[in-house]
Amino acid sequence: MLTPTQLCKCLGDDLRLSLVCLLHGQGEVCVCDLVDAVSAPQSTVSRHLAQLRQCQLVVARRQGTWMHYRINPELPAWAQQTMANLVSPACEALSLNLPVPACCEN
Amino acid sequence: MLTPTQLCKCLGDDLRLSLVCLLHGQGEVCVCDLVDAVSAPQSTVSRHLAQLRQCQLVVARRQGTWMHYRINPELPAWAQQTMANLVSPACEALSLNLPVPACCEN
DNA sequence: TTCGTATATTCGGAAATACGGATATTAAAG
DNA sequence: CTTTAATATCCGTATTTCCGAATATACGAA
Repeated sequence: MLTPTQLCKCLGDDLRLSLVCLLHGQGEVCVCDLVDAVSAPQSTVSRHLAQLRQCQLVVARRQGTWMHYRINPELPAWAQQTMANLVSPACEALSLNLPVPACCEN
Repeated sequence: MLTPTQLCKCLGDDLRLSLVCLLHGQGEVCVCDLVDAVSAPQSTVSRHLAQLRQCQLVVARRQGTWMHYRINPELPAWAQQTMANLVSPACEALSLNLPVPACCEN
């Protein structure tokens, strides 16, 4: 089960926090769009997504070769509130420009 | 200035999160009481407190040889809310028993 | 000044984490 | 079956973080 320490550890990295912000802003995003949005190597993004998934912060849905990620809607309330609190200051601090242009509209 | 990533990094450690919870529960606590409460070596506690201080999460007040720490009351709202959200699940997850018995009543 | 208490800092090593190119896997299309 | 596109995993390396004993500092008392 997710602990507060684990949540903070997950969010305590610029790239992972960026991914969470992007997913929080748009319901569901596929990996290629996330790779574009954060302009980091694909393997790096995928590795961080795996970490977020392992902590249950995000869930994935496969559609053909695409994987669509979204924030896990079944997180405990304290975790959801924590993430909601952080998103807007984080978007500013990380200078993320939402929304991400979607490559795959399926 | 404090960024969301830095805040999360600070809170993403069992010992630091414990210290923050203890300080959040009682206005002001001296180092020796914190050392007792978390039962960790003094140098370790002091090092983590220095880190929290460097991120401005806590402030210190010297009284003779004692140092009294408290949560920085001037934190941005998003940071205060984040910490407030996490305190109660963190106390449970870390099994902290508040309040801490105070050794120095000055 | 000297001593004792409370706290901070230093230091070397251990452990955890991050990185990204290369490779593997999965699935759709031909 | 082969190819291609999207994504995941592997692996060696680099960086960061953590630890606690030892040492240093700050302060009050004698």
